[in-house]
Amino acid sequence: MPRAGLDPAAVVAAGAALADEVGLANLTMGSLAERVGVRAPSLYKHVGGQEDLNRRIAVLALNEVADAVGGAVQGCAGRDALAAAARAFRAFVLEHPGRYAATIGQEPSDPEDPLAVAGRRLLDAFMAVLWGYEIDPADVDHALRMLRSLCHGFATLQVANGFQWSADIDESFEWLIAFADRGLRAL
Amino acid sequence: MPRAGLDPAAVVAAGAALADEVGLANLTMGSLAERVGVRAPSLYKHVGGQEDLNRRIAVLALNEVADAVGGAVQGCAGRDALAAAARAFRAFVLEHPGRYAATIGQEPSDPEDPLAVAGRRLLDAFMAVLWGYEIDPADVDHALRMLRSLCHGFATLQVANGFQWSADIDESFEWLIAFADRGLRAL
DNA sequence: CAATCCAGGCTAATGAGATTAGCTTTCGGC
DNA sequence: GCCGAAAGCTAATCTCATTAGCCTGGATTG
Repeated sequence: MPRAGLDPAAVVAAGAALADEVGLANLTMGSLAERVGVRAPSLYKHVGGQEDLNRRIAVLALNEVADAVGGAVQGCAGRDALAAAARAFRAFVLEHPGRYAATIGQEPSDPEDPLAVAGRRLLDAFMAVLWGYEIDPADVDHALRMLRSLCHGFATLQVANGFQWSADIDESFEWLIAFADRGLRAL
Repeated sequence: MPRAGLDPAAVVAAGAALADEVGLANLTMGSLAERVGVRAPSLYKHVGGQEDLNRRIAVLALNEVADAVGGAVQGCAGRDALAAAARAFRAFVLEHPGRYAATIGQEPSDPEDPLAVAGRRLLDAFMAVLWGYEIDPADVDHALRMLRSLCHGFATLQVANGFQWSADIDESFEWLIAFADRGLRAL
């Protein structure tokens, strides 16, 4: 029996990719095992189980989305930065719905939990957007939560097909960016 | 064997209550059956299965949250209506996290699907908030999506413990209401 | 170079949960 | 009081996750 050459990172990456394809709810140990070319029990040599796998996918996704948002913000400021960050975030969620879904409902145990670290990285990326606005330090946390709620809410609703009716969704998103920009500049 | 006197509505209501208590992911046919005093297979006389149960819980939740938001808005306008609607929405999600979670990822098949009808009721309730503002008809759909994204995003992030750090969450929510109000008045 | 060890695979078995099949019993309407 | 449908039940099946325990290839070491 030839070795498959797996390691935890490879299993998690394959799991994330599969979740994006078939939906997180349809990611089973069996299908993932088949994907990576082993039998299901072998996966347990690399990850602790489904819950652990889910958690690791969440960490991967948070780091990736933090990279995407952080990278998009580079070299921009103000409204440009806001627009770049928001678009990068939404694009990530639309392209990787499965792995992003894995982040929902995960609670970090302690502040050193990789999940907490990754979450902080994403917040830092959004924080960089706020630097481009003149915001009272007392408002920064609230503004950050507002931005995160807007982006998360919009993207997850869209992925879930929560926007039924007519108006163009991309247009709504651009409108929403403009709305947030005006509000932040007015602070 | 005495009849339990069940019907679909009773099963769905019990399922929603149990989901709120133990989390949607831990709602099993077995635990629900025990809760209502029958064996698991008997539930299939009332609902089509787990997927159908989930869907019906989602419809119930959407109708309830629409009632809550719609009721809260009664007799208010402008900022008061916005605040009442947003608070009612968040309060519902925090009190009924399980049944609200059931709404996520449900796609209505056709416009007559009860799910679509319930979704429209919720939108109508939010729409009532917008009437209190002077909004260009071309912006209404976008504003509606913005409001829904904000409320949904904030509430789901809070339920999932997605807000880690210091600042007070209730305070952030009030800040967010004020932010949205200023933005809507400026349109 | 050979003995050893262990990481990484495997098969088999267990156990939870959803679902189906088919039987039985209650209950409303005649 | 009789009948049929509705509402329960038990038993059986299927899919998955997970555990136990075996096996081996290839690096490590003497």
